[in-house]
Amino acid sequence: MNIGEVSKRAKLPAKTIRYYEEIGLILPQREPNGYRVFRASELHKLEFVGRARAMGFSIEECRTLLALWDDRNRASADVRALAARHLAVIEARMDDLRAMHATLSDLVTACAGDDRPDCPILSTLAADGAPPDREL
Amino acid sequence: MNIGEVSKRAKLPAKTIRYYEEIGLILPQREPNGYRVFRASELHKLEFVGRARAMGFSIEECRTLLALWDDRNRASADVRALAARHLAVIEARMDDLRAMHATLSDLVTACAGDDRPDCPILSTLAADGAPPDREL
DNA sequence: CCTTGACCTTCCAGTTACGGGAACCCTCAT
DNA sequence: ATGAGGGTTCCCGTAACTGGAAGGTCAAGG
Repeated sequence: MNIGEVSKRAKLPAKTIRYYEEIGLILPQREPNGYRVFRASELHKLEFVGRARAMGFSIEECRTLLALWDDRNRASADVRALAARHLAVIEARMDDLRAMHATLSDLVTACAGDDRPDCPILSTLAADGAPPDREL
Repeated sequence: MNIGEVSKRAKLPAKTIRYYEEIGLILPQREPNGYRVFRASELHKLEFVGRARAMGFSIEECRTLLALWDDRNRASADVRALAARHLAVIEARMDDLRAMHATLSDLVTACAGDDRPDCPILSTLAADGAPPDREL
């Protein structure tokens, strides 16, 4: 299988696959003409990584997950711990976004959005006046 | 005011302030010895940018917001539109995170997390078996 | 036989918003 | 003179790619 075919099947851009090779996530062989040649196991790894990335795992976490996947003697506790840590990161990000969203949506609501210059969004950013009806 | 003082007051690292100068967000003057000199207006801009960044606006959005702030003839509609676009981005990110969280928290719950190798997290990533009690 | 098109290759640069660290200058106090 | 605590520039590194240039490979068609 050449890179185009793998790209289609794993739904990853060829560029990304080359990058994954560069950082040692996968190690495809080469044909005499220099083309990469992928076996089923490499395709599976790429699909695995694609799913892990879609769940927000970093590349390094993906590397660890691949290693755990390969390891028939792994303890599921190790996988679970990694996933739980990642879950905590996701929750922290969501908290940050929630705070931004709360502030911003209030401001957007409070802003007339007409052709006049008065704007509670700018006032709040400038901190030269209190937000209309809500503490930051 | 030198950079250290501004850094303390605006609660931004000196490095960040130098970077903001480099990209033209602020244009402090210089003393004969080469030190940057900040006036109150520059401090205000930095505080403004600090708050905007905390709300998740990109640097380029901050640049636009600063320009709108400076423009006494702005229409609040322009500010509002920018904020609303950003709000949409925040919501999209939250949706992504929510999806990841839903999948992952189910998997973490389903994983025994003991010393045995069986792990629904890895199985799901490998897609070699259906997740235990939930569709992806 | 030559060309065209669709593949593939490598390499280089750019992205975002800084942080680390080296090497060096300025100023003041001891 | 020296040391502490400012400041300066410059360059590299981060994460995870993406875009683009320049060029090799291969099968089919005229």
